[in-house]
Amino acid sequence: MTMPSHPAPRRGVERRGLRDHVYELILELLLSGEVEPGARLAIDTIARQLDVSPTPVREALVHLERTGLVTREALKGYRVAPPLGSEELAELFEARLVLETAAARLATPAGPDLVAQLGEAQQRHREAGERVVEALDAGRVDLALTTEYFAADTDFHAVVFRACGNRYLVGMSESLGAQLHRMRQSALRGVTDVHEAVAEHAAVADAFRGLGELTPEQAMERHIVGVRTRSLAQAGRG
Amino acid sequence: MTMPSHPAPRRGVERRGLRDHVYELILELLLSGEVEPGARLAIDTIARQLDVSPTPVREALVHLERTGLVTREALKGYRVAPPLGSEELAELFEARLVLETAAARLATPAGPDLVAQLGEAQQRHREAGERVVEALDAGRVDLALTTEYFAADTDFHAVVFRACGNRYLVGMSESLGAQLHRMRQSALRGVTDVHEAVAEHAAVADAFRGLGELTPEQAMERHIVGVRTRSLAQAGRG
DNA sequence: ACTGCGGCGATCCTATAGGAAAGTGGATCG
DNA sequence: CGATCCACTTTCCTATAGGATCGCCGCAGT
Repeated sequence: MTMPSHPAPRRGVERRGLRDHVYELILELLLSGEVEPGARLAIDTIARQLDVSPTPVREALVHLERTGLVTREALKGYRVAPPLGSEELAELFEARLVLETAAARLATPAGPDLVAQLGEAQQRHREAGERVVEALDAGRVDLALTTEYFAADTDFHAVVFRACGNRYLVGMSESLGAQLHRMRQSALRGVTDVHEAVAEHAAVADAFRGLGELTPEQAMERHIVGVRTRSLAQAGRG
Repeated sequence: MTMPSHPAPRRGVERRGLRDHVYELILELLLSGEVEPGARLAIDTIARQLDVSPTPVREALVHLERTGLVTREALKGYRVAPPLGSEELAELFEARLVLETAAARLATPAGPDLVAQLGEAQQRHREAGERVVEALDAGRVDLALTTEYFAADTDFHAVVFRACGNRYLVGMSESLGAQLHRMRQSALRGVTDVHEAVAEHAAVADAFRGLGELTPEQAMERHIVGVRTRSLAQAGRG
């Protein structure tokens, strides 16, 4: 039953840092929402599916364990993390409020680069939002468009974080970003606050340009609070 | 040269969750400062030293990689993370200021439990500080006392974080804690601000009790700013 | 009929072996 | 004498095999 004949010509992945590649694949699998929370993540199974040995899979899972996307029970294996409860949701928004306002405050005053990048990110977010609304008016919920919209939103906030010049805050933001993405999976049936979100992003961008009466921190605070309010309201209706 | 006769009676560790045990051992090794930054962390060398196979060592290193305590270069191996530069130091204090003030704000108003725990933590910190000063006056720098003092300080802040009721902020604090510990290793030659730190902790505790004119957030802000100022001044003198 | 228990399958966990890439030293040629 | 090339060593990286553990199903006993 030993078949050592195969020299394993690496057909699944092309010989470029296996562990990181496996990590990205599993991460993509998790973020795509194709696996339900609580589902088992068998090491050997994944290894066979990706045509690699269990070792890099194991390392990738260890990596993912620290992100909170998967949970590990000793001698029982890995599982997809359970969905966020109401308490975790509230804490997530609270933490995000702290980080985002701090990043906006530290990125003030904005230089020309930040203004430019913010404008581009805002425009992409607005256009993606228009396409989502357009599809929504046509009666269909396009998953690809929704994903693109969320990505544009994430990019907008990432611009602010990069501009704040603090690598630790950036890291924390990315750490929360995974949880945020997980939350969005739960309420992916449709985006209902495109108009408000786009308007609030515009307010943030304007504040960074020196327009309006609000500081960037205040504008960002209103945005995050608005997102929280609308999300909780939608969750309550669901 | 192969000695497979031994059934490997697990002499180094006693058969209880190898990977986590290895992780704690390496973490302790790193935090103890016995290894210099930039030093190589050879996988099989560590495996032989701990009398385990390379696999759990590898997993522990992956775990540590996400904490920022070790760095990995593809196909080159792991190394102890280089010491924090001045920019990283400034960003670390900035991030800590954000987190600590937010935690203090969220923990306000304080319940009886928080007041009690804070009082105990403050007392331990003060006593540890007194012992450090006492030893310092005697002309010796006791490493154990200094470590205990730092641990008491960390505990004091951990009380506030646990009381803020936000698991994500707690996680971020712990993440920064590793970097903070690393920074303290660099300036471990002596603690010079015991008096100020104890006084500021007392001010924070008093603010949580409703005494004084400052809010807990303001008191915590003054404390962190004070720590930053004194640390940078000491680094400048060094 | 219900509960305790022992075998069985699946999976995780650890160990060992072999192939590949990077660093190092010496030898050779200009 | 210096630079370059080559071979060697070390180490990482991946693959495979074996031991240990957990959950489950059937069975006996009360």
